[in-house]
Amino acid sequence: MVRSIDKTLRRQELAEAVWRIILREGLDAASVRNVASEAKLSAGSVRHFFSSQAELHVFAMEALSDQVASRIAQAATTDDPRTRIMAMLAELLPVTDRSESEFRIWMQFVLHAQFDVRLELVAKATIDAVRELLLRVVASQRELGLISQHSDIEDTATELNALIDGLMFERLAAPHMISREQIMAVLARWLDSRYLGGPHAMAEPDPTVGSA
Amino acid sequence: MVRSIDKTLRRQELAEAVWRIILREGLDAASVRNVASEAKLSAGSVRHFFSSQAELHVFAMEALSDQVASRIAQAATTDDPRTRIMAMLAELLPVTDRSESEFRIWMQFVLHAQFDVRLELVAKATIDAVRELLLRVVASQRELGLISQHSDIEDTATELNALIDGLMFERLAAPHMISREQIMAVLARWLDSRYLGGPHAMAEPDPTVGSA
DNA sequence: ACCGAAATAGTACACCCGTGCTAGTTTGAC
DNA sequence: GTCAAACTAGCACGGGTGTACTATTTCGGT
Repeated sequence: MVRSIDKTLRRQELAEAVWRIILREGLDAASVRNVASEAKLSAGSVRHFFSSQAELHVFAMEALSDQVASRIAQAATTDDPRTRIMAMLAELLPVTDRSESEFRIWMQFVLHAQFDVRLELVAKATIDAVRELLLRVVASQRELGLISQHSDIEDTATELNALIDGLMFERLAAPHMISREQIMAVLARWLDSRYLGGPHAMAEPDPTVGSA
Repeated sequence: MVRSIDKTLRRQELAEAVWRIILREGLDAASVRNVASEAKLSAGSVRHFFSSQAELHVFAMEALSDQVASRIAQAATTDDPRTRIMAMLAELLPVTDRSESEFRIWMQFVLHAQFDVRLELVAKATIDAVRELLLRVVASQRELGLISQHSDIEDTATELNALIDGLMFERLAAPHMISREQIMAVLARWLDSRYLGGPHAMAEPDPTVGSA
């Protein structure tokens, strides 16, 4: 069955059509007819790949979550610990045209998840995954001695998570207030403030803890 | 004209009807007919107080912004500096049933502001006002010696703003992940870490760099 | 070449929408 | 009491919506 390959392909195409419409006009505008038109298909044809509008939206949200996740996994392969953490965190923030679009769409989905149980499930799973990721990042950084041994991992991860979500939200809701460069600067500054020996510890690593 | 008092009263009632619907079903559900029904009025009657749906939504958003602003002004009258700052920041976070509802509604408005120039104006004005408030708070705290003299006011306010927005967003999008108590705890912890000689510096003083 | 399944299009139905309009009702000033 | 203004209700129009349903076209396996 070669056709079944087409099927998943079409579903992906339709998901991307949903994304484009959300980006342009919001999720409310992602009606079956609009999505069909965006994907150059008929409304009846969309129904052939998704048995309901809700299913289409859930699929589009999951596909977006998967896409971001795969990019984080990509960033996690970086060798240098300091570069790696910044690369991973950068994937969690809208600092490029692409990721800014992705998070803009994601925000719409998350907000609608308040009123749709199925979307809520996707949101919860993704948010929990990010939380786990940050916990691992913080724990790993502490093991490397790049973060104080006295700071609680849970608390630190919670604060980092809030900071990241806040930067994302602000960049999307009030782009005039914070630039992409500032986002990374705030993040870097926060990391430095958590390092042993304060901001200068990076430039001149403490020899006693150094290569733990 | 006694009637004009009724007019503003009805407009406020309609705004609150919009709020209740947004809370329950989202902004999309805040149609003229639904709002009229929620306020126990006819759709034609709503048209008498608001010449269009857009005007109704804008008014409801402004009314919400005003309501939160007045509560912050109330909190600003607290005497003790440390109590005052926590009271004011608490008004910027969803830590009570009331404020959680308000921010839930607010978030819907802000997200829709991406596609509506008039809502965008309200959002921008409010967000800028919060930014100014935080700048004044940070500056005031530094004058009192409660925050390090070496930290940049702008940077510190930016980080605090992001932290607050992140905590708000997380509490609304993923209430299972962070409790109201945790929100205040994270905030207090952040403030402490910025204090001269605060708990953070006490727990692990660095003799080489210290409080340079 | 043929057949059947997959894919696509198109139509129809019942519903909700914003808004313009008109008619009726209330109410306060004189 | 009268009257005009404020208020309220209701209808009608054109349009968009989800979805069920029925053709029609496409195309790979045989």
